[in-house]
Amino acid sequence: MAGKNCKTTKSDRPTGDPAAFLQAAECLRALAHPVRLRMVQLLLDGRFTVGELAEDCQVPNNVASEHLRLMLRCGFFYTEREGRKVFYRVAEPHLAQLMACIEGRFLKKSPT
Amino acid sequence: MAGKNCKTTKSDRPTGDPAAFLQAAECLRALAHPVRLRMVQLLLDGRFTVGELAEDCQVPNNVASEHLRLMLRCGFFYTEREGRKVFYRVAEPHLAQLMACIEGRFLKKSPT
DNA sequence: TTGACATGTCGCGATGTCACGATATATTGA
DNA sequence: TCAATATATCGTGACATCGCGACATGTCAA
Repeated sequence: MAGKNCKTTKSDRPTGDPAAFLQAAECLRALAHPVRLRMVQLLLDGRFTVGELAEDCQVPNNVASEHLRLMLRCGFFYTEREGRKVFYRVAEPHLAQLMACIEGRFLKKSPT
Repeated sequence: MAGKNCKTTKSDRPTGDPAAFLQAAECLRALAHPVRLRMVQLLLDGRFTVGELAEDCQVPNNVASEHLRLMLRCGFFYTEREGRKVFYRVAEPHLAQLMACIEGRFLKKSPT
């Protein structure tokens, strides 16, 4: 009804575009899985095939393929076919920075 | 170029502690929701009550409370009760850096 | 062509997430 | 005490995710 007595004018708050938050949340969901995090970490270091990633993550090949497909659709990676093999590579440049944040918080290297 | 045997010692690859990846994935899942992302963004800017956050995010109070509880359990926030109200505040210092990464990629501010 | 290999896709069942309404708890003031 | 406010929790149903086996597609070599 009458004027809202909001203590804060809302314009001093940070950005609030709902669509952008939705998109950001979708990409975070694509990252929010231990196998997918590991795949991102590996791929930031080079290129790997489905089979190599599957072996490192200790999951069947089709499971690895499904995880990779999910991230492909978010634009994280692109693929290069070479013969029977398909190499995955990082396409989203911001992935490195984001992964660095995550590694800094959770995956600190042990100083042997 | 070669030098890349598929059966390398694996020690040249990045860190690979499975438990750490699991924990990181759990925290990312806690972030991977548009309402929760918005709440984090607001709380990085100050302290807010459940009702204030619920109004800004346009969700019922109990829904807001459930989202906050989820993030509380990840250690993202702590609470301060003042009378009937409960203020939420950021407890995890790495949240700011992580949110900055996400904002840099998805929530670019429009130039004023 | 056939067969082996690498990857991709489908359907299913188990589990998890989500928002909602109803209800419970906690605090303040009359 | 009772009522109002602010927050928290519970039960439920709709929907998504996950891992799996089975199968399909694509590639190469004999």
